[in-house]
Parts: sequence; C-alpha cells; structure tokens
Amino acid sequence: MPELPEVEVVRAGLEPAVTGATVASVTVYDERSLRRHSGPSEDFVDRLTGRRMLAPQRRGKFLWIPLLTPEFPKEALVVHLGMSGQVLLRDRDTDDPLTRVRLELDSPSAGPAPRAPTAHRPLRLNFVDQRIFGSMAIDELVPALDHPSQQVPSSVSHIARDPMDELFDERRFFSLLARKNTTIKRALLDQTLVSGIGNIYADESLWGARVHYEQPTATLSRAKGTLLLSEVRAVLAQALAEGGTSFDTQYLNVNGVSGYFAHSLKVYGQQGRPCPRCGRPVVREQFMNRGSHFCPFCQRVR
DNA sequence: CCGGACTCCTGGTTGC
DNA sequence: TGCAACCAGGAGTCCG
Repeated sequence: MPELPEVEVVRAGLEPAVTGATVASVTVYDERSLRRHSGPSEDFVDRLTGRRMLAPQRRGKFLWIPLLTPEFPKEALVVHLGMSGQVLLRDRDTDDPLTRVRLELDSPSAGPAPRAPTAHRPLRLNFVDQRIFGSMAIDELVPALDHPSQQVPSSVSHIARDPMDELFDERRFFSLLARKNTTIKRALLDQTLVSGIGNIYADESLWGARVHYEQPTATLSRAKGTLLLSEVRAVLAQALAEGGTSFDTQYLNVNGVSGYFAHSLKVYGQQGRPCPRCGRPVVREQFMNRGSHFCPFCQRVR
C-alpha cells in the first residue's frame, strides 16, 4: 500500500512523539507480524522493552527507530507497512481493530492529544495491519554502503536511496537503466535501483513524462530519463504535501487522518475516464500481476 | 540476468 | 439478498 509519501507522513508524524520516548511495554497480538524478526517474539519484546527511542529514519518504504543503548545506537525497530500497515498513536485507553503489535510509550512531549505541559505522558503505538504483509523487527544497524558514517538496518542496506535523498546516486541510476535488459516500470518498482516508488506513483510519473510502462530502459533517451526522474520527484513531492494517497481507511497518518492525493491522480484507478491531457480514455492493463494505468495516445513505446 | 509464478494474508467491493 | 469471485498501496524466493 503505502509508498514513499505515505511512509514519510508516518515517519514525520512519529518524530515528535517517539524521539526520546521510552518503551514501557510491548504486546504482540499476532506473531506473523514479526516474520522479519530473526528470533522468537519473546526476543523481540525483550530487546524493545525499556529502551529509549531516537528520531525515526526512513529509506524508501522502510522506516526505523534507532534504539539507544548505554554505548550507542546499534539496533533499531524496523517497520515496514507492506500493503495495509498503519502506525497509530493513541491515548492509552484507545484500541484499534486489527492491531498486531502494541507498544506503550512514555513520550517526552507531543502526541495526538493537545500538548501536555508535563514532561512525560503515556502514549500507545498501535501497529495495525489487515493483510499482515507488513512487519516489525529488531535489527542490527550497519554502516550505509555508500556513506559509512550513516547507519541503516542490515535488512535495509540493499535498498537504494530514494530520489528525494540528497545522496541519491543519479549517475548510478541512469547507468543501470542503460545497462539492464528490462522495461521502465519494472525498473521504477525495483527498490534496489531507486526506492520509494510503488504502483501508484510509477503510473503517475510515467504519465507525466509520457513514457509507456513497457519502454525498454536501454532505449530510453537520456532526456526522457531525466524528464521521468523529475516527474517522479514532482509527483512524490506533491503527494507528500497532500498527506499521501488514501482510497479508504487503509492508509491513514499516525493520527488516523486520510491524505488527499487521491483527488490529484491523473491515471491510477482512472481507467475509462478521459486522459487529463488529451481527453482519450485511460486504459488499465495487467502487468506484473497488478494494474498498469496509462494513456495509450500520450504514452507510447519509442 | 531476467521474467513469471508463487508465497505471505484479510476484508471490502463487484457481479451474478 | 446472498455468496463467490475478484481486487488491493509490497516484496521476497524459486525456477526455467
């Protein structure tokens, strides 16, 4: 479900509430949500309980909260929302259906309620996930391959930087596009080439750049590639500014509020409706076992 | 290396 | 109205 803008909305929403917070207790309601954790759920609970949290970080669609140890942060709580995951910040007496993991926190300041003047207030973090494709895990932090003074969870180190990241390696991206024998939408969805893009924003960006999803990357001109990357950035930035895309209550921010970008979608889910540029009908085709939405007139393989 | 099939799941929507 | 089929923002593995 959630792509970069939605995950970033969650990260930013968590930041003021969890930075400096202490984990008072952890309850695992469904062990399947710990599939990516390398030990039993007791190990997950033990390694999280009593720890202090640092500022949440993100790479692509992966989110993590470094955990302070007496020495230095060397572990993090890694969260992936999968298709249907949510992180909700609640008062200590609020329940959410489909909560798979719950953390009770002592938060230093702000939360969903009006700011309390007291130094520490109780806060509940509910990890909600209908389909259980998302996960929580405690993972070791390792130096980032391209920037060893930064740390990333070991399970995230193979993920490329996202196109909004200052250290995104544009030269590497274009050189891989030129070298690989694949098509452009596959490449946009390949999180080891560029991260954060999912099915919605891939379709929206390709429409913006007038590129067909099956355009071979090797024959994509450098000018088109540059245009496409700028469309990706523009679409992600606008979606972030609008709080992400919510079709229903499947995606909500940490306060349970929907995003507005669904109103701005040009082709995703718009099959049969007129292309906003040329007026011809938007088409949906099956691709990679999911839908690809595009305008056959504006977007052609060339 | 590449692509397709298949896996992990639940619940809302669609269509007969 | 009832129920089955279909659909969904992701990502990993395996096999040919």
